[in-house]
Amino acid sequence: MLTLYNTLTRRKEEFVPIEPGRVRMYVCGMTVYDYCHLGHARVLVVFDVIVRHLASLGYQVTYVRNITDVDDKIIARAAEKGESLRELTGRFIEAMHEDADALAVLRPDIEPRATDSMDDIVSMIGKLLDKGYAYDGGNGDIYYSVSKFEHYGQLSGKRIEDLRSGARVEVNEAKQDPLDFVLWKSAKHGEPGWPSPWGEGRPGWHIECSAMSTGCLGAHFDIHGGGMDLKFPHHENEIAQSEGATGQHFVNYWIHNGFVQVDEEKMSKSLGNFFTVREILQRYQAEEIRYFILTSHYRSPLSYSDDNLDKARGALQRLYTALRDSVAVDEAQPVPEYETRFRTAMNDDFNTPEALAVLFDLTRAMNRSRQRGGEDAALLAGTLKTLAGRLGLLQSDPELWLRSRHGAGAEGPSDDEIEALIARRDQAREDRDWAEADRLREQLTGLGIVLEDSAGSTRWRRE
RNA sequence: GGCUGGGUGGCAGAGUGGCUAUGCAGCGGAUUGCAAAUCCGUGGACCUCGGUUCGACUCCGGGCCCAGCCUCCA
Repeated sequence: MLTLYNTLTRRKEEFVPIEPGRVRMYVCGMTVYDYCHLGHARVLVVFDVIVRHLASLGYQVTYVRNITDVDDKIIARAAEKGESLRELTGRFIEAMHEDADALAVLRPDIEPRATDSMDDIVSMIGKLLDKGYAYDGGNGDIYYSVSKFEHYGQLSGKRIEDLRSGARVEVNEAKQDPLDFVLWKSAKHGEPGWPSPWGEGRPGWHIECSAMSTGCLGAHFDIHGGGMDLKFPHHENEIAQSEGATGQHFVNYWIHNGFVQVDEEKMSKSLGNFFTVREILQRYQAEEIRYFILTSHYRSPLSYSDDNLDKARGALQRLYTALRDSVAVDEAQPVPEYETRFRTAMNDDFNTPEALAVLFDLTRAMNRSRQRGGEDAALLAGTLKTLAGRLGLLQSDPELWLRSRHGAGAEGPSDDEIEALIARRDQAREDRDWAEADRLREQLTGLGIVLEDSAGSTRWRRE
């Protein structure tokens, strides 16, 4: 039985899909005006793992992750670069796909773009106007009237009175209430615009997601996810819009992932303390990043540091080393004991650290078995590969992985140069010239190569 | 000020009302020409003050501290 933490109720609940055997899930994706940073990577990986786990439980999952390809920042960036909106967003969508692919993130089933969803957006705003939830600000802008929606604040636990006294809201005389938010912004001169009954303009950020999710999954669906920072106001506003427009209950389960932190602070653009995925890929392998993300529970903070990435590397080395030394039975049915423990961990609100612990217990059992010449080492290796696969890990060839360079920007000797030095050392060892053999090994160590002598052969990997 | 979530061993990070997390690092041993890898063994923790309880790191309350949201943000 799958239980998950529902932000809406603030407790773990049993997951019951609306339609038996099917899951409809929507996640707020990126606003594409720059490269993905580690915070974006976390969302991609976390929900990818959730989708994989749901699929492993036998659910037929429809996963929608949107792309916001029009907003003020995008418009400003495009103007700055002298590019069209479509050119700029096209470039960064491609970059995002490259990063996601590198991180072994499976493509969502549907990836709607805001600019391709204008009909849905305009029609939803129209419904909100008809039903009295929205009003024309008199300047061509359409606003949502927060006080008209009686459940406003249910997701974030905020009350309208508290928000008013909080008073960090911009002053805008077109709004009837400072808490009201924009649904449609009229295009100022030179700004890109789309036609609507209220004139040329563009949608507000919140309405995009309401329209795209409802358009792809219907008025009522199972899971809606995104980063913690979207809980308020973005997701709160989505509920107000969608429920206002359709009159139906919007989403059953809300899932929010925690932040990536740097030095105890949220990694963010405004603080300037962010690292892009491609930047980190210069020094680390994508799988090391993915593993690092999964070492922490998705709702906990994840502290970024080279030290922690190094630890991820060490852990993966242990796993891949074990896999390398056993012949994995690829099509093996997982050993029930480990499969059950793994599934139980994942069923408990997607507890990936616990699931990883199962993988390490399994690895120890496998190494032990192999050392004793046990028959079940191959079966355990197959189990490891299968279970790790559900986390999107350990799918590379172990030998190649262990020998690969650490990141695209890494330097060092070529495989051929390494092999040549090892051949010389093997000769010295055969001649029992230990001094020469050790000298060559030290030379290789200096080049970042670790040797592993075994009966009759020498294996190597990059440290 | 209001609203979330959290404070666990050297580091990272799960979890449980009484019983080994796990990984990295440390220590002892096996193995090895020496290493590496691996295995065996081992030290080390639960912010603070009260309460509930036979028993609390785990439940409840106060305090202190940290992060986040209340403005664009994954």
